[in-house]
Amino acid sequence: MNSETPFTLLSFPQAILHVDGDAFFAAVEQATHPELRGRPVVTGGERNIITSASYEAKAFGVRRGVPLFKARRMCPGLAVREDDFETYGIYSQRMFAIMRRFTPAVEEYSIDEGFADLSGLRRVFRAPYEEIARRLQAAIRSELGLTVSAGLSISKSLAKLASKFRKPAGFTAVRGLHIHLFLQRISLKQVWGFGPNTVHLLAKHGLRTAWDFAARPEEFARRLLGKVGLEIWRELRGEAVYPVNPAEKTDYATISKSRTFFPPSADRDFVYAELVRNLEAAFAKLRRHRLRAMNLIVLLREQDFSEAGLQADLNRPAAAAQEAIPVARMLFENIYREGRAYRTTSVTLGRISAEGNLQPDLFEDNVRAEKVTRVSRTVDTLNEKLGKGKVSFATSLFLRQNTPHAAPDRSRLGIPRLLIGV
DNA sequence: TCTGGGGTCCTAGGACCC
DNA sequence: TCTGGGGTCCTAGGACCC
Repeated sequence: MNSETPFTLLSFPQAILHVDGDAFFAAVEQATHPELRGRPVVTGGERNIITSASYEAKAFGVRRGVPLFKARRMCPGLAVREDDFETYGIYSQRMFAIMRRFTPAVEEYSIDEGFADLSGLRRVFRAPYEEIARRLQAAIRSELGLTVSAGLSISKSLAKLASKFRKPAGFTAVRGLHIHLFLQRISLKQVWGFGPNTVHLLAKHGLRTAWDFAARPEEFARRLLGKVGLEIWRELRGEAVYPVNPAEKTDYATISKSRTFFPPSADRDFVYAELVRNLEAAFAKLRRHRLRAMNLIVLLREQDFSEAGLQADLNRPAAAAQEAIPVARMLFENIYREGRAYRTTSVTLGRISAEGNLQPDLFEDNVRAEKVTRVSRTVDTLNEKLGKGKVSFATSLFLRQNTPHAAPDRSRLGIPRLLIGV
């Protein structure tokens, strides 16, 4: 490949489809509540943050990031729904099931986005790739009652840009020969993997569009942006560097829990209690997935957003917060600075492995660890029955008895949050 | 997006070894 | 004890994504 005639003459040497839910959370609310159809709807509202806005609401300028009270002013008659991640997850699974009827090569990229590798299916469906993609898109609309936008091209990066090109309910196909025409209309900040820092750096070199970047020599991409930059450069030029990965995601490299409280606090006991609360929540999630962790990172963020963290290994793979408490305490004491006001604590569990069997009870410590884990499981069961966070350590119980700050409502512990860019 | 929560991957540099 | 060169492993931190 050189930059004069860079592209394959085949229209689709491989065919990768990207499917992207339109205002997914709000659309699910409209699909499950007929009275909301055609009306402006937002989801979220916790801490005044909007997580998703329907296209009817977007018409009024309401979108993610707009404070709720402002949104209500901008858009009279706005319907506000609390996030219902369970239902969104069910619709997500239905969407992927429909995609899998066309090919097993489906990657669940996030709750509302996925890739499908359609390569080689023209003969099976006796139809061009564009037609197969449109059928898939239509099946989702008619069976789920919500729309997705779709992009078809020859690499994942191009397919993702294509699906965003026309929204909602749009379809865009980018053939190899048309890549340069397409990328000339795409700004750098839209490119998957280019964040503000990279865009800024490239702008200093006079680059503005995705094509400006893709048309530079390979060496330019590699020198300036390293491995990832080179991969993106290739993807944009139509080389499928990233494969569609249908492996289902069950494993975690890390599990973390963090929470921001308001107002910021310089109360040592309060901040520590917040930390323990996160520790409990992180281990509960770990147990839910039948995993153990051997590494712990503690991070504190101050009022001015500066942060400090430390990490340490545990003696053995642990599934119970009790086993990690002494280490957490030690890390906390090394980070915490008297007189500083903190706004967030965060716990990350790492070096995660499957639960499996520990070495049979050769060591007294293992016996104790197993007992502690059993106790935690009992607590999990109780919390399932009584509601999240009803049973917890005395340390974090402090949060409920002695609340120096007006705790926000969702301090009712461990309410899962998930935000999706729209 | 004046800043919420949960993730992944890459890289530079230090420690340690031969 | 100093000097060279090269390899591996680990860690902290940056950047990005939804």
